[in-house]
Amino acid sequence: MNKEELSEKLNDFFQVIFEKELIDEILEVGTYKMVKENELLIDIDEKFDKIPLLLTGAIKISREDKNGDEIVLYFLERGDTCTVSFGNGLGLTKSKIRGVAEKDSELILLPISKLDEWMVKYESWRTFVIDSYNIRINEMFEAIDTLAFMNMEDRIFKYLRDKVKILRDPMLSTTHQEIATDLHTSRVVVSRLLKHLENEGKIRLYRNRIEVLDY
DNA sequence: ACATTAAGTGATT
DNA sequence: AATCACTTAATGT
Repeated sequence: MNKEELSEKLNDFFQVIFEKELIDEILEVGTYKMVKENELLIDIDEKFDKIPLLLTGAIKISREDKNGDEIVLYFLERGDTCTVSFGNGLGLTKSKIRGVAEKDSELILLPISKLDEWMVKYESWRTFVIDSYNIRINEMFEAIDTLAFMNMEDRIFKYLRDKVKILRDPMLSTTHQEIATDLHTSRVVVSRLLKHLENEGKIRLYRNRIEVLDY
């Protein structure tokens, strides 16, 4: 991808936020990266010394315990960044989350050293970082609430609606098993509750596909 | 036609 | 809500 295309993409999603000088700097020091659906971007305990800016696509963020049991926390969308990677000035601590591309995605990787530099230099960058933190922490609260207070059927339905919103398509390509893994439950439970949601007219079930009608 | 994988279901805890 | 045990349906070779 050449500079012009990259510049165009950056402007598409960050123009309103970043001033021209900052965009120029991003173009200068950033590297473009394309990831395919289901590609692992960052795994738990890996070091990530770059700041990712998501241009297009979506990234699924999950946690895992020592037994390998996994649970999805939230999704990153275009224009988002991973605030977890801001955590430490030098990017030396290990990642506590896993990021997998939910669909083909494009991102720009920035050297973490620029974080401090731009914080003093650009008002828009400061705002962007603080906003990102806010958005992320609110997503986290939402994830906690969902886990703590919602029953499995509501969690499944919320999960489906979130996916529709993020992928911008009410026809989801997924299996009951994948949902079970993401929500950390069993496939049998997912199948039952999905059937119930279908009977309520909220979704329609097919093999390897789920159509969300009420979103 | 057969094997494999996804999905549906009753019964039990 | 989880698990078992089994059935049925769809898809690949």
